[in-house]
Amino acid sequence: MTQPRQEDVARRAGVSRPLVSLVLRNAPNVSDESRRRVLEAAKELGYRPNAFARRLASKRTSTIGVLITDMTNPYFGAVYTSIATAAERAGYDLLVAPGMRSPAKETHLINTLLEHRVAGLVLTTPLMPTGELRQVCAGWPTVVVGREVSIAGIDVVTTDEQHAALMIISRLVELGHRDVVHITGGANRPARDRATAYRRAMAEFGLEPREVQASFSETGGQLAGRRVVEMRPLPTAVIAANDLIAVGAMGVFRSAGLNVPGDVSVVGYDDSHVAQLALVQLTSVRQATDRFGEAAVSMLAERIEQARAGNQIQRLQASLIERSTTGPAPS
Amino acid sequence: MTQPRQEDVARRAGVSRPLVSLVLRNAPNVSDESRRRVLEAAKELGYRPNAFARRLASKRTSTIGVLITDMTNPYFGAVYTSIATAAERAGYDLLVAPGMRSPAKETHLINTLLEHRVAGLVLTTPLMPTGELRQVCAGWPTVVVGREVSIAGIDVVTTDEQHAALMIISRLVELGHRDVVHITGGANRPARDRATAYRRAMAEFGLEPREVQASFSETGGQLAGRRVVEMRPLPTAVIAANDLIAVGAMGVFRSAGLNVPGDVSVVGYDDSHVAQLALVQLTSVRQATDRFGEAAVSMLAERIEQARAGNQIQRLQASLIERSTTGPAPS
DNA sequence: GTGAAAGCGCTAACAC
DNA sequence: GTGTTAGCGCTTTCAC
Repeated sequence: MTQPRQEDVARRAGVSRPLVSLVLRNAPNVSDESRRRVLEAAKELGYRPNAFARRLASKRTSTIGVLITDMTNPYFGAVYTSIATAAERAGYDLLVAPGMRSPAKETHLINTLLEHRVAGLVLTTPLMPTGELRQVCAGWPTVVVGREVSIAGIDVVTTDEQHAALMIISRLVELGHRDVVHITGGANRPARDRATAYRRAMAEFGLEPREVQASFSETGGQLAGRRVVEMRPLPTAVIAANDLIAVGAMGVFRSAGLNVPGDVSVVGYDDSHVAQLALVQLTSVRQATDRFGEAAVSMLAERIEQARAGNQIQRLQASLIERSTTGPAPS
Repeated sequence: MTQPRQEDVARRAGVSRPLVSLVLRNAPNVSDESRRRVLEAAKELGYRPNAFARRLASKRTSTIGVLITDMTNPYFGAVYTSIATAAERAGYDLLVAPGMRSPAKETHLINTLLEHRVAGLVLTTPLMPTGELRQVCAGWPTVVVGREVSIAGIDVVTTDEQHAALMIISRLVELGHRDVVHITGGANRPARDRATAYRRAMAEFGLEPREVQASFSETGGQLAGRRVVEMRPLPTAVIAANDLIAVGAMGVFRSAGLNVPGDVSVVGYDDSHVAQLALVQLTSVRQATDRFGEAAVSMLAERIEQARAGNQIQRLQASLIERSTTGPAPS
């Protein structure tokens, strides 16, 4: 099937080719009669503009390239939705490259976005090494979401982990807790940032930090939970690096005869679907994902439209959603 | 920042413009010396081909447009991953349009894909009306995933709901159940198909169907669960239209003093993350999402490359993942 | 093996 | 208001 072109529309409407272009772009100086005839002809022929020809001819590009690491993960889905909303409001189109949990392919995906001459990049790429990131985006307006990086020319929007840790711990202290253990999420950057924030916040309150390692999964949480159960003294509260870990640990606590939150309070992170289950009712940290997009797009727009240099970092405050896994410390 | 063009590369390498094109596309008849110099020059300049110019000039298009209704939903994430894998293996590029839970925008997204002159479409669009679907895809190779439609020129790959229902019910019958209630997922097409399949399968076993309506959410499951608890006689097994509904209903059963699976068995649908939680351990139906992509891409390729007409429908068999919410019927 | 010439379908100055 | 004239950056014959 071969698509009709502007020329075909022009012939059918009995006008010149560029006039068709004008009408289709809603240009001001066209007679109503011509406009009507062109639109009618276009409709009859099922004309659809060729996006490539259009982009090639009009040098202007108002498209932002977005890389989402793992669309299977609802957290990234939420981040994407936020970006898409903000971009639309700001008048940008989106070209989306969905990663497939494969960091190796992300460099290739970014290159593909760049070959499509996007005006700038918004990247969620928690795992890509900093050096590679710097290299592949060099010279292009770029915003990284959900990860701390300090690269000249790259902006960041992420969660204020320090604020989040202080928020959690001050609330736990308010509830009488003083022995709060952190189950970490391993060696990746976001997990390490959360652990650091935890340590600082504990110090702020004059409390002694204790950590247990886990991987970002329910099984990881179970393994870590067993280690926590064996700790002496038993902590009165546990902060997990994400909800899945929290759920895994909670299961172990309960089978060990511990009551949540009676004997031990549990705080998750992400406020995921799982946390919200009636069965789970997990107190959890909700990142301001719904504001990530706006922050990212506005910073990117500054770079694109005003050629701002340097690098900014916006740390957005998360909130604590209290459900039924946190309560007063046992006396 | 203005990107270097082939002409710049040619000048730097001391060759003609088209030669650069040949080298960059790995054409056979180029001397090693020229090739080396071109590649070197391209690298030094940081040359990146212009995807639009390339697509415009080479009429060939090996790009498939994919519409994913809701990337926030892990089910669609899995379907997407499957499509992406199959497309790569078949040598197709992907252009992805991520819907935002807004059926209204999907028509626009499909048009955008078509404006990019994709060779064909793979659509996951459970909610778009059939008439609109027919109209917007008219004349283009199209495969719809996860939904039964019968439109000339549109292929379908979906789950064999009849087989799934028979599989569940025969297993329940084997466990001694005869009174099996279905909690439906409302009026959308996939939910209705599941309900129909349930009714037929019950009839096949000479059993009396009973249905309760719910929406696709945990709350919906809770509401429906309350209705089930009031049923007399109390059913011994419940099949939910998805996992969330199942979890919601189960919570209600337990607070009503019913034991799962002692008093009532529960079967979910989707084998989602929630079903797999140690806390939940829900018996659930797993659709063959990992094979959806291959089926879709190969049917699409037949249409694109061999201009096959008519419309095929592939119904893939799901499997039953038995966990701890199903057991023998109470005696 | 390499270069010259034409054109993909559209937009954008400019003249009419 | 409308048509004319040039490209956008690349691929693709076809001679050399």
